[in-house]
Amino acid sequence: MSEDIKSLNFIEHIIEEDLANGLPKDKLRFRFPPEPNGYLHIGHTKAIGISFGLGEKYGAPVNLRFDDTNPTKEEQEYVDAIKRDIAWLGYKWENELYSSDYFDKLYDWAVKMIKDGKAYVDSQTSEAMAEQKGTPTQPGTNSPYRNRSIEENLDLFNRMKAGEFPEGTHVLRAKINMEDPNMLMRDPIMYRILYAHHHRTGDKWCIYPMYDWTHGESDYIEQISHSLCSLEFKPHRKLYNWFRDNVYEYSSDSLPLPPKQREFARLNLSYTIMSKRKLLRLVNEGLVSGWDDPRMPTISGLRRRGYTPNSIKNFIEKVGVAKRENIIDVSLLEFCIREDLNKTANRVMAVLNPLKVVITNYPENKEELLEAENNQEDESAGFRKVPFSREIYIEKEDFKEEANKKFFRLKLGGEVRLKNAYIIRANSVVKDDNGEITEVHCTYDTDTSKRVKGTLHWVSIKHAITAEIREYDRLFMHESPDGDKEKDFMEFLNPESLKIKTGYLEPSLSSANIGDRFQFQRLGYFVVDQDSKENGLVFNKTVGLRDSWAKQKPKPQNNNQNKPNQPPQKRSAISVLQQLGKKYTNLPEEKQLKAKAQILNLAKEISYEELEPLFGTAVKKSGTRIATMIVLKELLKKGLSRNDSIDEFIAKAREDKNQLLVSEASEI
RNA sequence: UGGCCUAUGGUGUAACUGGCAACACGUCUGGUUUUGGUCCAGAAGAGUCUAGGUUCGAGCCCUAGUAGGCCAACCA
Repeated sequence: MSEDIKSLNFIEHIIEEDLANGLPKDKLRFRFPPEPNGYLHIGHTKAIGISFGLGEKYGAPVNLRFDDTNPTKEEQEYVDAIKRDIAWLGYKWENELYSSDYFDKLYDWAVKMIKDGKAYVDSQTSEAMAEQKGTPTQPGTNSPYRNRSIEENLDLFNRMKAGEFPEGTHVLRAKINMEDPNMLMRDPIMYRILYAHHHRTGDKWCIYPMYDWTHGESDYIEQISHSLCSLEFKPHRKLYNWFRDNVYEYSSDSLPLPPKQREFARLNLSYTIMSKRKLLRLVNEGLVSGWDDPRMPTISGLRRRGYTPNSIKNFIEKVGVAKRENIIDVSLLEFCIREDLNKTANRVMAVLNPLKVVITNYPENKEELLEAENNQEDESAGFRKVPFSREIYIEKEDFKEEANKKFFRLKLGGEVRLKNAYIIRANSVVKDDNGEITEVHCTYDTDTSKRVKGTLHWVSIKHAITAEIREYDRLFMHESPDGDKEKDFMEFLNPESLKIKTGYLEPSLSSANIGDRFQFQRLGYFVVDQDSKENGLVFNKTVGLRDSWAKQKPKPQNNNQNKPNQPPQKRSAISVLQQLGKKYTNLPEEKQLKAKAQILNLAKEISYEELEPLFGTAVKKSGTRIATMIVLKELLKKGLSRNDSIDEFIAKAREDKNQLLVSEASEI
């Protein structure tokens, strides 16, 4: 067994600690509690991965519980979609549960709390209650109904349930503390009247419990050991515990385990949004084709885009779990899907931007079937045949009449290899009236053993099949579209997030089925979309291949974020000095001597003007100060005259705690 | 004019109190290659927000400050 000491995240540390403190392992139990009011997105995947991942790690059950306490927003469609997505990711839940299953139990507990004087019916307007609630900086004030008699509260609550009052007339509130600095503790509402049809309980209820009351007690009923949620619920923890501890008094015999809530930072992805409300707006306003539009960050969108469950799970694994706000770069997600597809997707040839090539020395009616390897990363993938003929398509970008030698594709007079086929040489071009190249005339050579720099993909025109190709770009042009408080996220929509074109594909693709994934060689990964018809394939581009050629091309452009990365050779002496100083005090003696020698050497190239700013180095950074001191000594030796700054620097160094620094300074 | 949370390379996450702060993505070099992909080798980039304190020794503990986030829905 390998003893790989994989570092734990903070939640795993908590669990390990609980286990060490006597919590039996078989009491571990987790849950994923979505509200069925929208589709799951990549952000939820983190929560799913954490709870289900913990379940797998500890062999503990994980419930799927729908927090369905607001019938005005929740629908069966969402329940179905959520189940489909979690199952697709490959997770298995122990029980499919609903908070609405607990409405009776919750009601009984609420009655008990009224009887114990811990809850009361308030009959004010929501405005009045909001006013009494205070603000984060000001305490609230008590409701005039706060001290109703238990009998009256019981009677009113009962009649609320019986449907005797219109919506908004009464609520049940917990009696806690209107002056608590945590606003959630200021007599939170437990029940409100709602005449709405519930997707599960139908019209049985007209009072519905609120989140805080329901959620924690659902955890308790299910005997969840660790209730994990995102950071914004941190302030709710105090209330979670208050409800839990009160109810525990009623039921500790049958429900011995009080759950505990812990919070982690949610996932944010650059160039997209994670709010269900905002995603719903994109759907409703028709800016995307639906929740499963391949541009959407929803699980169903990613699935349709061609992402694999594996890639998404790996992504979540790499992203980690902590408590600070974060924005993960989409490039990490793209890395994960490339990594997965590179191993599994068969290679094929497709031309998306065709340029006709005529091979003039290839007989008019000749056709050949050439052998092509399906996937060099997977030996079991086998081979297939691709047809070759006199007229083929290559990509427009793969030909230039003239180009420098960094361009190792096809140019006039130059040779290039056709993938799986021959080597061709471009001899001439045919242009239309606008000067656009319409054909390239080449000759081919059957000696394929030659070394040529470039290899192009191609497709025989006569044999090609066409397909609709949908290429996607990021949906938003802003790194954090909903991070701008001034502007609406819709303003950042990328008008070019979808491009549709016709592709010419090798004929083997005619048998492709919906959901099949391929690598179009040199282009990227593509998946057959569900919109495909009997003889009309539709492909979605999942992600492009890494393209180091594309990176070279844009010359004057951006290269913004990346700091001016100095070429390693040209580093200035002063910066090398700083680097050496940085580590100086940490080095073992031997290496320290070596570093000192280097510093002495560098001193020859450093001017006083460069050095002086380093006098201001923080006290703490003694290494840099030592290095500075050493150079200073050299400069003084060479005749630099002393001034006030120098004297001050030396004096301060002599008083330092660091003996090394003191001794260097004393030598002056 | 409150409470709670957070602060480590460009990004994300590590680091049992102690050997030159690790890993991944990204970036850059070079090599291999019938994909400018993959793969292989290597490099740059962090004094752990700041200032103090405790300690022989602090990224980790303490204090103060700074910055960011969250909290006033009969939403979850």
